[in-house]
Amino acid sequence: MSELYIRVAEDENEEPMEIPSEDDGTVLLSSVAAQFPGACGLRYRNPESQCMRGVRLLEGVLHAPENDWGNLVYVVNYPKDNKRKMEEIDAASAVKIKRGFQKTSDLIVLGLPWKTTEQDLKDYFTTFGEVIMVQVKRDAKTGNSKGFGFVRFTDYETQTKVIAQRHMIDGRWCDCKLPNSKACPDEPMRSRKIFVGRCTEDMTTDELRQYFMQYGEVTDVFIPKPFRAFAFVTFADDQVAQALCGEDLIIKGVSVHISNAEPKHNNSRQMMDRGRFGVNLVSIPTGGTAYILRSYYLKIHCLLFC
DNA sequence: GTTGAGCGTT
Repeated sequence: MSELYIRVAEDENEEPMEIPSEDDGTVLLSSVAAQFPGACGLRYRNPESQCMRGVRLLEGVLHAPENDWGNLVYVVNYPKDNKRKMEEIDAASAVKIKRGFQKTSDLIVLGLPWKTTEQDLKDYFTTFGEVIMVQVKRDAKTGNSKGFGFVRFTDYETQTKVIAQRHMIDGRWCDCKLPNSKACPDEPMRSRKIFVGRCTEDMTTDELRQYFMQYGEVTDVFIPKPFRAFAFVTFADDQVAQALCGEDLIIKGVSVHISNAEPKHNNSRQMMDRGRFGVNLVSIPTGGTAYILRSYYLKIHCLLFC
């Protein structure tokens, strides 16, 4: 195998993009998906029959037809008829790519007055830049504010500016910091499975699969029943899983936190801790509802439902 | 109905 790159396009008569092949001459689906988010395979026009042919895909690895990619232009396959949806995903991944250089994360807002609402927070922080979401953490029973919340900005510069100063919100000085949960150092786990924390009950396995597909081939989605506010997503490629660790992703308007999935054993104490939350999770009232900018929400909504 | 450093139902 001498090819270093193969030519891939979204359509036969569109300008192709060069995608790198591996040392053994195969091409990773994740390499294709990196340029064409949501891609699930490749096809090409067989010069002899003039018919479209599929490229063999095994475990996320694309194999050259007859061991030679040749000089053909390969066309991206998308799941079902999701092309429209992929355009939306493109918009979403553009956000991610942008964040790739200087990624923003949720900031914890400490010292909020009890009376401060999510609308108040949004109004205040919008004066610094575009706000993706705000939350005020409340007691589940009483609905009282716990005096802290979270905010997420579109631009990293905004985040930097907000962290750098104190904030007078509704008559109290508040601080914005990177939350402790951000700590996700280089673990030697190399797991293909990620832990998705802070899930809401309305997230289905299909929706999670749809969402995470944009990052790479998803091999499994597991949501514990009864509802426990987290899920596991397994990728074909451990690099995809590892790359997502530490991220805060917004799914259906909710900020979920991605971390390494811990091995099944060794968590009996965690199970005990969780026990008290086992029931009464059926209805989550207004507390914890994220306020989402309309435009952003529509994009995400469309991404998941259209 | 109270409170004032913290960390988001692993």
